[in-house]
Amino acid sequence: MRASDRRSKPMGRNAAMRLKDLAEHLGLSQTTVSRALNGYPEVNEATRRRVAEAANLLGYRPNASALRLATGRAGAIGLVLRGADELGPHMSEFLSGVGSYMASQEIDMLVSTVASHQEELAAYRRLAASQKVDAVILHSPTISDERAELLMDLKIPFVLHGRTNIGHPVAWLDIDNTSALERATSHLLDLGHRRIALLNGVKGRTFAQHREIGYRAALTARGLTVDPALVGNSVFTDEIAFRMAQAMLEQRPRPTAFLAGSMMTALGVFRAIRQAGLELGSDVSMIAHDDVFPYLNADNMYPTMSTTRSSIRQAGTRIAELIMQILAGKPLADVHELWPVELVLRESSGPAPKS
Amino acid sequence: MRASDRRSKPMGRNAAMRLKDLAEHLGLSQTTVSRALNGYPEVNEATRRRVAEAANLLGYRPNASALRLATGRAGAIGLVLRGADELGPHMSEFLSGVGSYMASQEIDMLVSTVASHQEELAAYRRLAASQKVDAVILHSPTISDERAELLMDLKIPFVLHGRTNIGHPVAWLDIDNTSALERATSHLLDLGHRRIALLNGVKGRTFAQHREIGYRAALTARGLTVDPALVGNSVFTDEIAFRMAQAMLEQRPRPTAFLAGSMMTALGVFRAIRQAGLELGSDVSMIAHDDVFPYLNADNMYPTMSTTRSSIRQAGTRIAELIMQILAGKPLADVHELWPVELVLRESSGPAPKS
DNA sequence: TCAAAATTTGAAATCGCTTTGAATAGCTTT
DNA sequence: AAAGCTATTCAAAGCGATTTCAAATTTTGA
Repeated sequence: MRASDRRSKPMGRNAAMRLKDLAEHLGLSQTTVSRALNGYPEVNEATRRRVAEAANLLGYRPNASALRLATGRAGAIGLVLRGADELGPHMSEFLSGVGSYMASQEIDMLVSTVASHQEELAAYRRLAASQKVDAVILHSPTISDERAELLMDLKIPFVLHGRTNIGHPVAWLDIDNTSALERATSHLLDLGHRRIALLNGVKGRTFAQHREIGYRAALTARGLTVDPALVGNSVFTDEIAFRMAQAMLEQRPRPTAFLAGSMMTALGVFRAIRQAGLELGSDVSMIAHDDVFPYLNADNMYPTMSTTRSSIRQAGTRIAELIMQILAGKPLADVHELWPVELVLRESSGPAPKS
Repeated sequence: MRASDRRSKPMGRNAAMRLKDLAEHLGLSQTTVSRALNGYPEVNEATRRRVAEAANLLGYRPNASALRLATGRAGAIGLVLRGADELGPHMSEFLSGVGSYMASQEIDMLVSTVASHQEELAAYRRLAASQKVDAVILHSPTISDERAELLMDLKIPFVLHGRTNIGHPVAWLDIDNTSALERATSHLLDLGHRRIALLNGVKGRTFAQHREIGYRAALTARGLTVDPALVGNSVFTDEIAFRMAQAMLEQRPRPTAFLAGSMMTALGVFRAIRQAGLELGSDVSMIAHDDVFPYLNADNMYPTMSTTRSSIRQAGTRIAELIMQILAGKPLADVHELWPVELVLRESSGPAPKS
């Protein structure tokens, strides 16, 4: 054992192979080995093959911290999730979409959870100061999102899942919530419904605003006005949806159709309808927004559920791609994607009952 | 601007403050500043205060990569999730449990997603070779889990969420699935049910085996035998559960009770029961396992759902604590926790119908 | 054939932190 | 007053990679 083989931290359990070890093993300098592995042109092809082979055989991989320190790139993107409303079932789908692309790029996902808005801001400051990530993904923005402003200040690149209105250009990907709700509402109007309830997301979120705009647009296009008693804003849980739907169904004349903000919401509304002794699809109609969960299929509900559908997993994958483009230097102003939303009609939306 | 202030990477967007900058600002050496911030005893109290104040004011945080390189600790734990069956709604709950503790310890969660078993093994090898994490959490193990063996070989500490049987001591936290199913089954038997169906998890997973053991134990204790046609194994989605339950309900005599492996499974079974024109709670009973989701409450279903309940989020938090204990040197053999499972009886489980 | 150019390699500096070993200053103690 | 402690501080050597700059070797061209 040569002196250079000795480690300064002898207790270290993981004696992973270092560049130095590999270089000595090959009788080459670290410089050459590093270059060979990183595809620099100035290294002999034969040498490169020899190095690649040895590295592969010995299972060498550069120490992530050293690499990051040397290159200044963190090789990771951050996701800060507010426990309360963001860590629902959508999130695991979204994560898996992001992850599937990031894995192919050898980029890590650094996930932190926070309990409040203040904690979330603090989390971003920490990420920035300790330089743990190259970029972050921001979710369910508010109309003028403070987090987005902060990230601009901190100079952390980010892609927004949704839209916001701040003074700078921002990269974003969003689904066309306005058009989705306008079409869904119009369809219900075509079926003769006149009292249509909207179970929307939390007030202040851009997507909720966009949905309401679409809803209003469809109604006013027919000369109808919005009844505030038929519009609810909240997080998407079955329980809250149940309560809101229950209260709305007690009104006279009662609503004959519901627009549910998520599949969880739909389950709650469904329960309220049944509990009121009504039948979904005939007495009351419903169109729900579906983020497409593999374990909860609108097509397999009973009755089958009409939906406005958009795969949140695909959005995740695409956002991951966009992040990489931004890190590669693409101007923020060029990164805007508005995805159309499918309207899938099934049994839960039928003609309005004769009153 | 002094020479030492110049950066070698002038394009770097994030000009975060370095230890050196802070030291110069204070007129101290890096050594002293580092010690002051890390709570070493050999630094004057007045100096420490001065340093702490300046660091706080200027928002200094050590560069994560440099710190990790210098200390050899990654400051992160890994979670490798197989997209297919692991990234369901339980996972976001579990994550949020782990995250809430890890945040308090300033430890990051490194999440990767993989598509197959082989990819998962490769992911662990990568994590080990590049030393990105100090430990990992392993999920839904099989009876003799290859991943656990690999992690032992790679010398990556880990805590198992579940149990497995390999040649080494392993740290684990699990819920008492056997006892949970034994009690649930016994309760149904007490209510007069004799044909009780079990919708279990994928064959090969330890938890599924444990559940089956509990189920069998309860039946044999009454001198009953297990009808294989009433036992199904699969991932927990509403659709598969629907199909299995539907098939089972076509048998004569039909099952009068179901044990559902998850809330998603319960939704599928529920649909099958209703579609068969039967009533949950009178014609057919059901007890489902509930991981406790904030957005899907058994107490708010209609009828309310009897469950075997155990908070997967709490399990996550506790596993995070256990990981820290292991990293602090606690012997693996001392880290075993078997959590009891609550049996919560509600409306979905009633007396067996007179045949 | 020999200088110039191109190719290929390596030594050493660097990234930003922790930590070892040495140095300084201020008090005790004899 | 000299010697011995303590309490503080600092310079410099790592950690394991990349990258600059220089050196060695081979190839080319006149």
